[in-house]
Amino acid sequence: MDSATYLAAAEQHCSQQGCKLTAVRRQVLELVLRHQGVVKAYQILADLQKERGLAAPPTVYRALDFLVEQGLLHRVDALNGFIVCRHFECRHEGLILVCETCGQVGEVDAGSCLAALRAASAGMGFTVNPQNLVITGQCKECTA
Amino acid sequence: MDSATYLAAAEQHCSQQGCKLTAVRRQVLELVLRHQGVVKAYQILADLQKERGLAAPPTVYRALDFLVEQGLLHRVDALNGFIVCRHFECRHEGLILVCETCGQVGEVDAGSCLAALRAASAGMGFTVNPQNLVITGQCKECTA
DNA sequence: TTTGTGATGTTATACAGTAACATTTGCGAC
DNA sequence: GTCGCAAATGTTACTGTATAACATCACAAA
Repeated sequence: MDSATYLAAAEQHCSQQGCKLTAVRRQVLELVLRHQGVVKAYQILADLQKERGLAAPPTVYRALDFLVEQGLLHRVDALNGFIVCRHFECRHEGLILVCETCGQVGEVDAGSCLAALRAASAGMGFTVNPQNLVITGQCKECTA
Repeated sequence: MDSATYLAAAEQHCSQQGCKLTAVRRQVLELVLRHQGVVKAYQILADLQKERGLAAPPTVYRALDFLVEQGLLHRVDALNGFIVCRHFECRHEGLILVCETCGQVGEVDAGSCLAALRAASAGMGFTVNPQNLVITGQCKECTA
């Protein structure tokens, strides 16, 4: 799926949720798309300033928060960064793997494992936040 | 295990690893122990300043980094905080659950599930960082 | 005693995130 | 149209988190 298609799908997704992918939000999403892997808020801020001259942190954070809420982005706590979610429609059960060293992103289907984890956690009265199932470690290149 | 016992065990653990639980490091560990659940670096900094008058961020961060390296603490990325690891000897396979709202900490034995996750990730050439298996979500009280 | 190494102190600064309030924009009611 | 509301965005200033870079200290081996 190329960026244009993705953005169109994202726009449709938002309106289905009863909210709008406004110009700023769309632009921020585009900027995140342009990078591979993890991007930082202040990187996006710098990019945004190049494109539209002025922009302050709240502008970027508001857009990022919105996009995360809509499931279009994931936050990667370990890196204070954000990555694009390429299948926001399907409430995916795949785990996202992020390399702490290079920021490269992979994804592994771990539905059954996750179900077990959720069950175990639920037994302790604990609800796992499905948005936060981003696991960090080292990718092949960075391990070597 | 009370704090004194824990600290003694921690000291022994460090010397077995060929490094030292110095005064500052020990004091920081004590301060973390005194809180339940997650503590922030700047909270520890404030505590430390109360006890010894002067201390700057690097002092605290260096001690915390050391303690995390030694497996005595876990970092909780989602909260920019730290929690005590009470069984640093056994390379535990338990998942640590942290409530994003109140900082309460639980633990669930998820060895089999984790093994599956590691196997799946390894298939993609990705090494999961065992120190980072801290999952965030909502605890029973905060869900209600 | 010298010298090297690891730990700590110190200053300054970079990076991350948010509070609070002003302003604009889109849109339905009238 | 224009009034008034609500949502989004702009703006300023600040708080919180973390680290770079360099100085100093303490201790042990040569």
